[in-house]
Amino acid sequence: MDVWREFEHNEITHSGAHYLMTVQQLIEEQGYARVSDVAREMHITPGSASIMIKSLREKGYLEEDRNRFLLLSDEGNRLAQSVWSHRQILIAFLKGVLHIDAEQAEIDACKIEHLISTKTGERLLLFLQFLLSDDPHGKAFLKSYWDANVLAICDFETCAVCEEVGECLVIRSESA
Amino acid sequence: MDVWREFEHNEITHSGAHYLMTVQQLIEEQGYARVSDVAREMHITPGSASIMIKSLREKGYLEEDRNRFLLLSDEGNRLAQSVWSHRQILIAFLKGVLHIDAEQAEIDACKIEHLISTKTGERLLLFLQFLLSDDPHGKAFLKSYWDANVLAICDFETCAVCEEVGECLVIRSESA
DNA sequence: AAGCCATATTTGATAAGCCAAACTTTTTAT
DNA sequence: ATAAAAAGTTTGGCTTATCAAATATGGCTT
Repeated sequence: MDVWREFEHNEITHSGAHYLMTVQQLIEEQGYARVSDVAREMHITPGSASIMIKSLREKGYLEEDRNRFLLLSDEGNRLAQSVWSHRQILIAFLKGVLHIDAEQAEIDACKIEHLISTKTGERLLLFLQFLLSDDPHGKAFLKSYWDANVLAICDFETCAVCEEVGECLVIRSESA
Repeated sequence: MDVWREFEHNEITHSGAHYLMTVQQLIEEQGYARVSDVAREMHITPGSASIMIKSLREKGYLEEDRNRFLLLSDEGNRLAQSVWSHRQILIAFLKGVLHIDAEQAEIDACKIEHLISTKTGERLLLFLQFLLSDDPHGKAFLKSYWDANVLAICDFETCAVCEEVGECLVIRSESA
């Protein structure tokens, strides 16, 4: 009951998810992440970052080594990966199927990436994979759907969005 | 830039959206809505309801008549309608296409209904309508997609979910 | 060793949205 | 007309997440 209050029981907040993803991304890109790196990257003050990172540490999502370099715990890594994964899948669906423009697709995806359930993320991935698979029903359906609704018609051999979506899905299913 | 902070500029909060929808629903069902009716319906204290409703009034989403009965403004009605509409479309997609179970579909939909853009809502509706239209590509695609992923196969003539989704979409497009 | 600079933390403020409990106003019933 | 019940508001407290500004801490340079 009271479905509308389920949002209070989310695994992670919007803000928290972005801290974890930023730490993960910084470590990947430059090999390390400190409080101030995260603050700079996210455009928040070091004070805010310090407080939020302390709270994430207390929740077990990350640690600091003796030199104050941040490290995601297994749980932190899993969460960051899951949210990032959901974002990519959502963007692929919004852009590649619904033909939402890139900017809006990113905004919508970013708002809901941490809110959809694991099941929904999984199923959406399967759905997109099938749509772009060799099975002819997917492409036939998309073509007639776009045609019926006067959305841009994609030539699957040359369309940049389709290619991008396809690549994204390949990456996703490898790390999923 | 800073897509991750776009959530601060949402038209309405999760909480606000549910207050407006509750007022709309109460007026529809019992002809009127007072502060205490809303509180009872949403399972929050009258004090909380009083404060939130004052704030919604200050934002122009609703008014009170001389007898303290609540009335949605045009803007309030539009917003409540839009969020409700998004919820129905999302549930239809999650249940009817991805085969997410009813309970999870409602939770997911409730969390994101107020966050997706108008464009995304519109396009998702078009997508579902086409999928369930007379065009044979939609059903052929769904059938082979479900088959490929060992999801329950629907017989479109007798499947309750499909019927439910179909009915919902008819209602949606009439009031959209 | 002294001082400077980068980095990190703490403090006090704000905003949303909830609660409990106290208080006020209005309605209803005797 | 008065008392009781219902409805509504106010107050003080809590949490999350931000900010600005003040305050540590730690390392490098001269």
